Amino acid sequence: MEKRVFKDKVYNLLASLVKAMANPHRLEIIDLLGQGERSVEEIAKETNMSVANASQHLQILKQSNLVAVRRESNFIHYRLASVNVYSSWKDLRTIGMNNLAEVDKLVKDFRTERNIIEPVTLDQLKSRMQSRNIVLLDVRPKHEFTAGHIPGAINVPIDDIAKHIKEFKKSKQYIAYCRGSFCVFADDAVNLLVKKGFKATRLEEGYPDWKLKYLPQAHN
Amino acid sequence: MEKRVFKDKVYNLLASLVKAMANPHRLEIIDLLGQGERSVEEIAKETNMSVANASQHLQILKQSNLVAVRRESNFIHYRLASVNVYSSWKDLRTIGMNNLAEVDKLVKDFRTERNIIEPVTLDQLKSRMQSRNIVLLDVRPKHEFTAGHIPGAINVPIDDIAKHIKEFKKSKQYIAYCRGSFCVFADDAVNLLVKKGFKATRLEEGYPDWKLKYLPQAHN
DNA sequence: ATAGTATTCAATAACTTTATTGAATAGTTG
DNA sequence: CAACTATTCAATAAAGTTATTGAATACTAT
Repeated sequence: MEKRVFKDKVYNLLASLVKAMANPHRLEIIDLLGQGERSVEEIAKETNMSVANASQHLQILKQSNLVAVRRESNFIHYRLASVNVYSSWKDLRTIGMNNLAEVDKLVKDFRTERNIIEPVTLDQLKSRMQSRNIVLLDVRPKHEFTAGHIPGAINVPIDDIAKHIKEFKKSKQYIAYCRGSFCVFADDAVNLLVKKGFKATRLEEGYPDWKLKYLPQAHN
Repeated sequence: MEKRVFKDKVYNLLASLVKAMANPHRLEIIDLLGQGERSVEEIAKETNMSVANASQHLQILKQSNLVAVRRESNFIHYRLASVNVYSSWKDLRTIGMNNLAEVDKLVKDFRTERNIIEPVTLDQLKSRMQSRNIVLLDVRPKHEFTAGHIPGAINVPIDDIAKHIKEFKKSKQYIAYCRGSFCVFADDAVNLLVKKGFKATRLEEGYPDWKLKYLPQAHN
């Protein structure tokens, strides 16, 4: 095969892969599936899409082998095809935060509205956790916590926080985390706690990022 | 700002970044700029595009802050805006090679035609280089070699190999590398050497990949 | 078999992306 | 300042992507 024909074919194939990711809904789906597998209906609901539309986007992701499927009775469960997919998404997210001033501003403004001043990064978390004073809060739904969480975290789902507010202590420093940088459960949790007079901030990243960094053997 | 509005904006911005990469020509440009900066004309020539078309694609990359520019007299030199850009491209390339059977087959077939049986990976290179018997060949143009190369490599540009064929030794094992996985200089070099009866294969990756892996401090 | 459910498919209209062309711009050199 | 060069811009037609709608599939449970 001639050199130029080869290159054209390779770059076309790889561009088709990148195109499969190049859509806001599909990025949100990838981000969500970083949590674990989900049915089409769940995906549609979480991302505020119609089922038909979500299904169409899932077909596109499937065609490029970015996601894999499993059937269980009527339900079809989608999952990321490999950790590489999440790690690419993480990389693209990082470029976005670093190179696109608009993204940085948008995220900062959104968090400022919610009284989040200095998010803790994953890199800083380990040393912070040495202190007896720190409480790591996983504010995701219970079943996501059960499926996997950062060691040492306690689970208080965002919808239950108000109920449990009496159990929180003013002397502690709370760090909340959830699904990822763009998941707002942690932002809402911090906002509530700070308004009630507790010391709280969020983790910059979410559980899938922790998993990617510290459990790299988990190939799914 | 409302939660859903925030998410829509974030994912839209990030999708616009991914869209900027989602084109075969633009991926080829990113791959090429992994070598170092290039003028529009050079980029157009290397990628077999018209200058106007290359310029248009460069504008798109620039709008998303994937590339940066420097003017020098009449010439405008483009370069990658950060190492993150190359590392994202590397990640996407990896997904492509792993998840898209077509890419894998295309690359394998192309190399088989050129007598390349078992490419050496970057991970394997270090231990191989211990042997006195291995010669690492950088077959890129001289000025690219001068700008940076893998330690221990000798530079024999692909166009000069035939001239220097008498200096090669049948007793040695040659490993050729060039700009990257899809650069064909190394493939052509190996093909020539094997046909002349020498022991040769290529490095799977290229210089930018080596640099990313072993000189991560080089932030440009 | 029948009814029911989750998902996918097909058709369509609105919108976006692309390569090509030729003109316009912004710098340089004589 | 005039001629030149590298690059960018603008307009256009062709091709690709998107959300929506309603129908079709494929499996389950009765």
